[in-house]
Amino acid sequence: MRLQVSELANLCSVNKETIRYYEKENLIPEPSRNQSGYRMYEESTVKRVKFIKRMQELGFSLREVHKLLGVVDHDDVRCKDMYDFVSEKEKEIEKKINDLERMKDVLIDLKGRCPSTKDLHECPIIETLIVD
Amino acid sequence: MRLQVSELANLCSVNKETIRYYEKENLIPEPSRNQSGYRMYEESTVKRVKFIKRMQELGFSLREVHKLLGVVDHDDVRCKDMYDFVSEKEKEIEKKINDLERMKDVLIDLKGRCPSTKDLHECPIIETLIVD
DNA sequence: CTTGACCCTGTACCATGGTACAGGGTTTAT
DNA sequence: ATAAACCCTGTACCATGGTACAGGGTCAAG
Repeated sequence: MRLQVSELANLCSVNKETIRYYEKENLIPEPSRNQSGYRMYEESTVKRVKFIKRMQELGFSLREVHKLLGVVDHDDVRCKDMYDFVSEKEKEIEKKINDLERMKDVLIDLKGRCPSTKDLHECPIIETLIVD
Repeated sequence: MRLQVSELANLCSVNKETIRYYEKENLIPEPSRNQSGYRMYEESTVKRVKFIKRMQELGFSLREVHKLLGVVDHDDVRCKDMYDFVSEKEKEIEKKINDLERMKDVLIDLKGRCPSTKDLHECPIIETLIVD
């Protein structure tokens, strides 16, 4: 069972222009077309689009996601220097997890101080993330 | 000891236009001026700008950082609904940390498969993040 | 007393990641 | 056989978060 562009877009919670945009940017493969020239997608594209969206939310740019998808697509060009690329990203993620943990603790602290304006204002937000 | 705009920018690794931009967007308070009308910043602004940059890298928009800074600025308007705002953000961060952990594991797996093209191509990237 | 390195305001421009038509064809339901 | 609901391509436009002048003032060093 193949999907038309609107069906795909709905399943991925993006709109159809975004699907076309991803195609133009080579983030998803060119789909086959039916007799009328309509794009017909494989079901696997749903997961691929969701993956792209989530990676973006995690802080990867579309260019970076494209690079990483080189592995999925068995593309030797994009797989070149993959080790270095991945090592770099891994380090960034590590640091990010660390800071997000700290930020989470601040937010929990902050919540505990609400709604008392007085307590709230004493919450050390900046200091938790930035040290001298 | 007060800082001129370029000094502040250098200490924060941003450029001076960004500082002016943040001022326009009310992310940093209007600095005092010297006799020539030059902006003179308190040293505490360094940490504030660094905080803004890092929060952005962690996935917060400047509007969200602005809201959060309401606590630091003792601003009752921005502190309204702070509990709900923070609860929402906390949930997002939680999910993000989770997915980043998973992504980190994928990247480590991926690294271990390099440079063998054959092994590399078998790495399940999308599946680790997106389930049916 | 001028050259270089600062600063000012204002406005234009840029990249990223979309979003929204316009102008036209197809397909299904009535 | 015609309206509604799809699809197509192409191009314009949008928000966010800056970045880069232009045109002009200030100040310290030689």
